[in-house]
Amino acid sequence: MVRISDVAAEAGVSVATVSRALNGLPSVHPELAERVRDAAVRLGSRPNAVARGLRTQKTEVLALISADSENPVFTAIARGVEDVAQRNGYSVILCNSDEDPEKEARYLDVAIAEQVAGLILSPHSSATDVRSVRAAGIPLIVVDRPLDEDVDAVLAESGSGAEAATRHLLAEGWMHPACITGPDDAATALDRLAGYRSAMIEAGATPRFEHAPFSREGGRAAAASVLDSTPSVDALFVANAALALGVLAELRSRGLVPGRDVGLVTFDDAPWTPFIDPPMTVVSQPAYEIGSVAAELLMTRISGSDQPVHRTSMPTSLVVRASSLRGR
Amino acid sequence: MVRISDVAAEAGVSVATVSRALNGLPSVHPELAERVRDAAVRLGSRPNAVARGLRTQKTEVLALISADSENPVFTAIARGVEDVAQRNGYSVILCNSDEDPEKEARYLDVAIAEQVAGLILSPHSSATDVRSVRAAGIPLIVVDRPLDEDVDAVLAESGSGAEAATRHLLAEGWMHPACITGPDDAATALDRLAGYRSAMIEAGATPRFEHAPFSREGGRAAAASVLDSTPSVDALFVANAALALGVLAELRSRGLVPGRDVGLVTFDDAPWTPFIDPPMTVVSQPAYEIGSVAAELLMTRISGSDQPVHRTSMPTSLVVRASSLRGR
DNA sequence: TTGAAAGCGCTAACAC
DNA sequence: GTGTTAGCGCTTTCAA
Repeated sequence: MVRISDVAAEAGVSVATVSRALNGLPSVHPELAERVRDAAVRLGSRPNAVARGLRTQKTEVLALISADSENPVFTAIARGVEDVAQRNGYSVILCNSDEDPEKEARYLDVAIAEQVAGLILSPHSSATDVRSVRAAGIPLIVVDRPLDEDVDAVLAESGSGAEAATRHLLAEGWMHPACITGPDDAATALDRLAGYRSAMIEAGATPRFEHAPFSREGGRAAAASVLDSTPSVDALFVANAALALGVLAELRSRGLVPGRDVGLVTFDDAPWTPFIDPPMTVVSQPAYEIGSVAAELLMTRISGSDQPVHRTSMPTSLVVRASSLRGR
Repeated sequence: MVRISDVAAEAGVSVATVSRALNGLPSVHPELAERVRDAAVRLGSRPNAVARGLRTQKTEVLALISADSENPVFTAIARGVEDVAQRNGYSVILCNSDEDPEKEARYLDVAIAEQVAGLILSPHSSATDVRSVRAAGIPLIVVDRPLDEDVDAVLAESGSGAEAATRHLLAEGWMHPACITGPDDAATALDRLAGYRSAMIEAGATPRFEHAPFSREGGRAAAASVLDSTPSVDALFVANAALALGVLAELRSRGLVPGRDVGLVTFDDAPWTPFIDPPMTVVSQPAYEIGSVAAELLMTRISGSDQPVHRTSMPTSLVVRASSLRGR
C-alpha cells in the first residue's frame, strides 16, 4: 500500500500538503499540487477510505439492503438508487437478505459497522428492528415495504393496484378470482390481499386466498392448493412475479391455459411478462422511480434535513394483456 | 456512537479487556467477559469496522462487481458467492458496473479504497485494467468472462455450449441459423460466436451473425437487421437472455412463431424460459456453482495460498424445449 | 501557502 | 489475566 507519507517523501512536501492537494483544496500552490499529483501517479497511490473514514467519521457509501435481489422490481429499484447516488458522488453497496431475518440483521450490522452514510432498506417484515440503525444516527429510508416504526418510506400503492386488478378480472366475467399472496408477515402481501378482498366484497363475491413464501415453489404449491380445494375458482390474482412463475408451472401441468380456462393477473411488470403464453396482464409499479425518489430523499437526510417523516406512495398501473381476457 | 472506551468505563475495566472480551479471546476471565458484554448491550455498542480495519489492515468484506445485475446468471452467481462467503464469516457487497467501463473502474477504486479482503469480478471487457487491484494486493477472481491478464478465473464453457446449440438447430433441420451475440469486445459474446461458427463451418453452412449490446433493445434491433438483410435465415442462436427477450419481441411483431416459422435457442436458463410461447430451448450454465467455486477459490487466496493461477471451466448443458424443434 | 502534530476507535505488543 | 500504550493512514486544527 502506498501511503500519503510516501507520496509526501517523493514530492518533497509534507503529508498535509499531499492530503490537501489530492483532495483538491484550493489552498495549495498549483505548482506544488501538480508535483504531488505526479508523485501520486508515479507511486500508484490510492485513497484509503478506511483511514479517511476513521478520521472524518463519514463515508461516501450508501447501502441498499433488499429482501429479494432476484425480483426484477428490486433490480430496478437498485438502478434508480445507483443513478442518483452516482450523481451525488456516492457509491452504493447492495446486500441481499434473501427474506431471511437473520441475514437482514447481519447486513444491518455490517452497514452500521462500515459506517455507511445512509441506508435504503426493503425490510423482510414490518417488524424488522432498525433501532440500532437509528441509534447509530444513520439516515434510513425504507422502500417497497413499510415498517411499523415511523420512518421515511417510498412505497407503491399496492392496495389500489390489487383492487384494480381484481375489479378487472371480475369485469371480464371471471366469477371466482382467488388471490395468491406472500407470507402473512409481509406488508406487501397483506396490502395486495387487502386490495383484492375489498374489490371482492364490493362485488359481493367471496374471497378465497392463500399465503405462500414469495418464491416460485411457493406460488406453485399455493395454486395447487387453491385449485384442488376450491374447484369453482376460475381466475387468479398473484401478488408477485416469482409467485407467478410457480403459478404458471402449476397451471401448465394441469393443462389450464390462462385467458381461456383461467383468468390471470400478476403484480410486477417483469421483463418477460409480455412473452409468456399468453402475454400476462400485470400491475406495474414504478420501481426505478421508487429507487430514485428514495435516494433523493436519503440525500436530503444525509445533508441534515430535519423535515418530518416523509412517506411517499407511488401510483401503480394495470397493464392489460391477454392472460386476464376471456375467450381466447 | 458508543466506543469501547465507553464500555470500558461502564464495566470498570480497560479498553484492552473490552476489546478482548468482545472479540471472544480466551484470555479473559469469564466473569469479566460477562460484565463487559452486559455493559456493551446496555450501551448498545456496535463494532466499528472502520477503526478495526485501519488497525488490523484487513476487513471481512468481499466485493462482487458484475457487469449486469439484471442478468439472472449474475444473480445466481451472487447467491453462490454469498453462501460461501457467509459460511466463512465474510459479508459481500455487490456492485453493478452496468457494462460501463467507467462505472467498473469506479467500483474497482471503491473496492480498493474500502480495502476489501477479496474481489470477484465479472469484467466488462477482457481488457479491463486490474493492475491497481493487484498492486493493492487484493486477491482477485474473475467469473463469467475471462481477462487478457493471467488471473484466477471461473468460467462456463461458452464455446462448446454454443456449438452444441448450433449443431442441435442444424440437426433439427433448420437450414440457415444465424447468431445474435453481444458486443465484439465481450469475451462471452466472442466465445459463443466462435462456437456457433465452428458448428456452422463443420456443417458446411455459411455463418451469419450480428453483434449488439447485451440488452433487450440490442437483441431486437439485431434480429430485425438479420431478418431484413438475410431472408434465408430460418433459425436464431442468441447469446444471452436479455438479447433473447428483444429477439422474442421482434419475432412476435413479425408474426413469426418460434418452433414453427423459426428455430430458436438462447444462452442462459432464465427462470421464465420454460413459460415462453413456446418454451425456449436454452444452453444452461451452472451459475450458482460458478459463484460458489469462485468464492471458495477466493477464500484460499485470502488465506495466502500461493498456488499457480487457476482457471476452472464449468460445463454447460443444452436444455431442449419446443422453440428449437420443427413442426409445431 | 505550508508544516507539525493531534487524534479518529480500535488491536496488539509489552509490562505487570 | 489485565492494563498501558503505540500506532494503523488520514484530515484538520494551529502556528508559522
